[in-house]
Amino acid sequence: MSTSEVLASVDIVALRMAAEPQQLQVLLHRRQREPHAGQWALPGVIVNGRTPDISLEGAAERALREKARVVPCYMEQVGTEGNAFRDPRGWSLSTYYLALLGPEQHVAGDQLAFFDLGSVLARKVLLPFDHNLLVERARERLAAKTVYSSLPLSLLAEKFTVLDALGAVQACLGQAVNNTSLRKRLERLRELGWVKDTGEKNQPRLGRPQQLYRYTPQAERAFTFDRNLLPEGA
Amino acid sequence: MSTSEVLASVDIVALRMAAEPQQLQVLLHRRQREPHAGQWALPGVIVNGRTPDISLEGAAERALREKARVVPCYMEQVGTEGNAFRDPRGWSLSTYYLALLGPEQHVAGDQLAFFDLGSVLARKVLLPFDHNLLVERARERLAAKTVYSSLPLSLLAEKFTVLDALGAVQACLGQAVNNTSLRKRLERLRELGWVKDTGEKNQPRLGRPQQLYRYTPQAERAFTFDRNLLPEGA
DNA sequence: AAAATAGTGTCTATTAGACAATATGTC
DNA sequence: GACATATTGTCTAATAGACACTATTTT
Repeated sequence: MSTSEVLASVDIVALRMAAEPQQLQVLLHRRQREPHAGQWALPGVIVNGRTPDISLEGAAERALREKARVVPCYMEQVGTEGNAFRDPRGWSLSTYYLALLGPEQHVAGDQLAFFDLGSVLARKVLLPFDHNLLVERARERLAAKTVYSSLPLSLLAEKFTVLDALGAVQACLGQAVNNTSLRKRLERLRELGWVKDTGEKNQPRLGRPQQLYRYTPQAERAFTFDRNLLPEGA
Repeated sequence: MSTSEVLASVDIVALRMAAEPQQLQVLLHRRQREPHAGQWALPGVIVNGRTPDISLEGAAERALREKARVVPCYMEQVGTEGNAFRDPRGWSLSTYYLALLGPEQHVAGDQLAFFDLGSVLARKVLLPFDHNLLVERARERLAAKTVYSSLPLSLLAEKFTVLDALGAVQACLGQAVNNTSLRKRLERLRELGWVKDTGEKNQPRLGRPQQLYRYTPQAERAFTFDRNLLPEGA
């Protein structure tokens, strides 16, 4: 019987940096169908033999394209949550992805919106199914990689300042980060060609102008440093 | 129609240390049913509404228990591979787990056996479906965590020597590791209570006796060091 | 000139890694 | 005693982090 089959879906935790204050936001979509129609939830699609996807990865890209019309700078699979009770329809699986968007990504219509990530993590915004959990797991993955990689730079605009980078790292980590340490990492990335100095400057309202950098990844995955930020109590 | 539904399964990449030489082995199971009946493959189970599992995690434990009758020291989900062509029956998903076994784990019968991991990775042993790929991914996960965590110690017997630990780390990494560095890590773990000195000694055929240690994890996950082994060309 | 902000230089602490020195056993 | 192996100690290199100092702009 078809009711004893599993329901498989792909859901996307797409994050963007808000400018002021520098905090992360998660992209949510208002559900069109039951269950939980009308509620804000992670954008996602069902995968089965009838859908046009040839792979999970493809389905994840389709979910972002069709539901949100945004293009991610980075995407990775975080995991799969599956059990008998997360969906009222029965046994279901959700393979969920972390996607990072540039800050200039816009969304159109009233069916799509960015929500403050902190509010979702604090359960001030309640999502259907186990989507709050999926968001939490994606954020954990991002924070884990932030301490040893260049991943947060994927959240930045094409041209960014050191403070932009610091803000992104801190938002991903949910914790303050040493300014000197971050500058040294950027310096290191510059030597390796992962970051380039645009030569241009940004003039803040007051004070010395800021140099503008560009992130130019040299590989599919982010650069891996061999030491972590924040060993523990910093 | 049921043919347009997805087929969901859980597969386990269970690894064990072989004693002589110190290399990793992967647990394989001879398939009972079509497709690929009779071939050696990863132990796994189908998940759907008819199976007794309440969650994916539960299904993974059942797979190890029913198919292999072994109890892992550690298990984590690595990811999910899903597409239209990995299984001849149609669109299918496999959520796969990395499991670490103690070296004393035995398997009974001729339907279960440990195979040299290197041979599977080198495709000298060809597995059905995309199981060679799953093994490769699980090994990548293990190697990645080995450079910054205490995870490989889960592969050791209850009492182990420094050289046992070194062998495990090298097997997980597929690369030689500095003896001094590993000793210092063990020393650090000892200070933190993650490793205890049993007081007993092991007398090799010749030379000074070796101290025997015990691994006593203080948390669900392995201990995380804040620097990596082998920054690159060591 | 004063204030504000950006960026640089210097010093310390930690730890991976190289290597020498010492300890403890067998033959 | 010779030899083999384990363990300890010493030194170097790299880098996170703390903090002082210098540079460049606006008012």
